[in-house]
Parts: sequence; structure tokens; C-alpha cells
Amino acid sequence: MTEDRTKTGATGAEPERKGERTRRRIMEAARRKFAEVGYERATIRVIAAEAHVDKASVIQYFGTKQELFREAVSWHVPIEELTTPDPARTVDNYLRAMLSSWAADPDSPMAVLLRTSMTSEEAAELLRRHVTKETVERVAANVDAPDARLRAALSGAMMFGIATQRYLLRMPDLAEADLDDVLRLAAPLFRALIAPGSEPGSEPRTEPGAEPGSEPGTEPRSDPGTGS
Amino acid sequence: MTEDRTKTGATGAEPERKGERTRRRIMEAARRKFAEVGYERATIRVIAAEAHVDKASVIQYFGTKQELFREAVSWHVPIEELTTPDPARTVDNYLRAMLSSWAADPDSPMAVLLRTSMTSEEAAELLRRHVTKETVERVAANVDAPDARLRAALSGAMMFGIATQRYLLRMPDLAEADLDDVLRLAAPLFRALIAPGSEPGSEPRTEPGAEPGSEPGTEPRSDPGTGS
DNA sequence: CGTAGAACTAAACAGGCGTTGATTTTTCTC
DNA sequence: GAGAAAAATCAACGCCTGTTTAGTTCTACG
Repeated sequence: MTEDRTKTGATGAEPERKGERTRRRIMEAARRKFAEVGYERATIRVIAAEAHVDKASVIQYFGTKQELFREAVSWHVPIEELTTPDPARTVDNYLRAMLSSWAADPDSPMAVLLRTSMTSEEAAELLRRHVTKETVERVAANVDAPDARLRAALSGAMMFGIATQRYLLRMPDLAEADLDDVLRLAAPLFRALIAPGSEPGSEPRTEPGAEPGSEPGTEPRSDPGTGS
Repeated sequence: MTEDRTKTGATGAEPERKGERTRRRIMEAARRKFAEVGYERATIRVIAAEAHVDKASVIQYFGTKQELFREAVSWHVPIEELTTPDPARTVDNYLRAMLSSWAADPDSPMAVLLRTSMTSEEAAELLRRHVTKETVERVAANVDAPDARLRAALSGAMMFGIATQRYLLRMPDLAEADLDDVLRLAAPLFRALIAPGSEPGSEPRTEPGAEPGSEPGTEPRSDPGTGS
């Protein structure tokens, strides 16, 4: 099925049937609404209105609401450089990818997934599988400590909590804070969890790093690093 | 079991009319269902069936579904000893109250509030107010560091994440782990966040006061004026 | 042009929702 | 026992849900 039905002819290679545009518009509206009000309240009628389309079109393009939802939360991880040989760097990548990229796009599939996972068992299952495969296992593989998987899962849960309360629930003190402040306070904790040894005095049974003085979270703002 | 057929002829208070029992049964069923499937899916019919009552009775006792929900999530904090003069102890109380008491009662109003807060703006607002007043401010009052409120909010968000993923989302690695292991790994992090300066594992701190190189400029033991 | 097929839409469906008012059953007092 | 009050139920309402069907408009190419 080659679809080079170009009326323009000369340049070719620009099919983009009109339906594709509509389909994308519906998908975007769906993600927006799913992330905003959750699965149940994001009715087909509401999504259709948001996309300036008839409700029947939504069904025509996606068959059913569940399929629309499934595609709305399907998502391949954009963080290729999540894990590095150096666990300490992994922490920074992880934190920054999760917290910063989210701020840039609050209607991302990830946001949809997190919000709906609390009330939809299907979304919860997707989240479980996705997080376990894409982050827990990858992070755990680079953690040089016992309970590697638990440490990875724990760090993921903590990031989930911070991101959720900051961007979805909009808890006052957390939502109004500067992202840099949040990262400055949080990063050392995650480092202590999944890169033990690089941080002093936070892990009971670790090799003595013997670096006195610096307390996690109270260090002066070093490494601004926020590439805008 | 307790058939309490006391009829008060002369003086005295009402003896737990039969309606009270029914009302309580409805409330319990409502909490169970709200926590289990969220606000929308916990229909009045489902709640009524769970309580072995006609759907009309639910309305008769609570007037409306929103009022039923509001009462289901209303809740006064049982943790009186949350905050102590010693921040390090506060961490333990906080963690254990949030994580352990939850395991004991997954259908608590708190669980209902957390689960529904992701899809109900009303629940989200209740959660914001409640958490800010009852935990963030109380914890922050005992944090001896700059960004006290942010630190408190951050720790709350992290606990929210852990509890949610362990008990509500049931993330494999986190749900299957021993609670003691979770606490052992997590506690130092929270201690570093809201009780900076206390060294974990080295010595059971005897008295707060003489710490080398503590925060300059900030008075220790800030005013407890936010109490009551 | 004409016509085929893609894109869109209006109208209706069966079923579930929260809620209501009237009615029946239970419980208590005399 | 009779009668009143409380509690529980029945049957229905109006509305909204996801989905279907049949029909209309638009678009591309002979």
C-alpha cells in the first residue's frame, strides 16, 4: 500500500491525508483531557468538543474509548541516556528527566498515565510494567549495593511523589518552589540511595567513604546545571 | 452481635437507634469502595450493594453523593505525637505513622483522600489544605534549616510516593518488600532532609545544641508559634 | 465533467447514573 | 392489641454515557 496520492505531484512525499491531521488533533485533545480530569470525566463528547470534532469521529478513528486511552498512554521512553556507568550521573539524569521534562509538557503520556493509574486498573498495570522494565531494572543494574532493586523502586516512588504533588496535585509549598531548589534538596537524597559511597554518612552499611563535613542538602548551590 | 434493646423511658440520651448502625455500615462501605475504585466508579448503587442496603437509603442518610464523599474523607489526624522537639524523632514518628498505620488500614480516610485526589478537584483541595496544615507546617516548625517548609513538603511528597506505590498502586518491588527494609533504607534520607546535622548510625544523639559547623545565621529552635 | 471513496455528522439506541416521591415494612410507645 | 414514628424499599424521572447506523459532505482523479 503505497500512498503517494499527491495532487501536488512534483515534490511528492507529502501525503498526510486530511484524516491524519484530525486523528492527531483528537489524540492531543484526549491526552489533554485525560491528564486534566482523569479517565471517567474525560468523556468522548468532551474530547470531541476539545478537538472540534463530532463525537462519532472519535469512535470512527479509535474504535473505542479504551483503545483511545490505551494509545494515549502508550509511550516509549525518551530518556536514552538514563543510565550511565557512573551511578551518580544516573541520578542526575533520572531526576532531571522526570522532573524537568514534565514541567515542559504536563500533558505528556506520562502525566496521563500517572493521573489515571490511581483509578484505572488498566492504567495501573501499564504503569507497573513500564516503570519496572524501563526504570527500576535499568537503574538497579547500575546500583552497586544490596537491595538494588528495592533502592531503584524506592527512588522511583519518591520521584513519583514529588512530581505528582508538584505538577498534578499542585501542593502549594512544592508547586511554588523553584525547580532548582527542589533539585538541590532532593538530588543528594537520591544519590545516597542509588549511588551509595559517593555521599558520606547516609548509608549504614557502606564502605567508609570517610568524607566528613558536607551534609546532604545543605551544601551551597553548586552545579547549577539547569540547561534551560 | 450486640443486641442493645435499651428503651429509655424517662431521662437520658438516645440509645443508638437502629439507623445509626445502618449509617455506619454505609459509611464503611463507601470508604472501602472510594478507596478501591475512586470517586466515579464507586457508584451509589455499588456502595449500597456493598452495605446490603437499598440505593435510596444511601441518599436518605447522606443527602447526596458529594456529601457522602466529603464525610468519607473528613478526618482528624490521629498522630498527636507527630512532632517532637527532636527532629530526628519526628522523622521516625512521621514515617512510621504514615507507612505503618496505612498498612494496617488501607481503607482509611487518608487512603480514600489520596486515591481520589488525583481525579477530584474537591479531594485535591482537601488534601492540599489538610497536608499543609497538619503536616507541612507542623514538621517545618521543627526543622532547623533554611527552606524549612520546602523540606517538609518534599518529605511529605516522598512519603506520599512511597505509600501510594506500595499500598495503592502495588508496584511489585515495593509492595513485596518488607516494611522494615523500606524503613531502613528510607529513614536516613528523611533524616538528612528534615533533621540535617544529625549523624545516622554513628551515635545516638544525646542533646541537640553543640554541633560543629551548623547553620550560620539561623536561630536554632525557631518559634513554635504555629501551634494550636 | 462524474463518480468513487474518504471524511464527517445528525439522530438515535440501550444502559447506567444520581436523585426523588410515594409506599411499605419495621420499631417503639401507649 | 392500636397508632405513631422511624427505617427501608419500590418504581420511576431526567440526564448523560459509549456506541451504532444511516446519511451527507468533501476530495481526488478518470
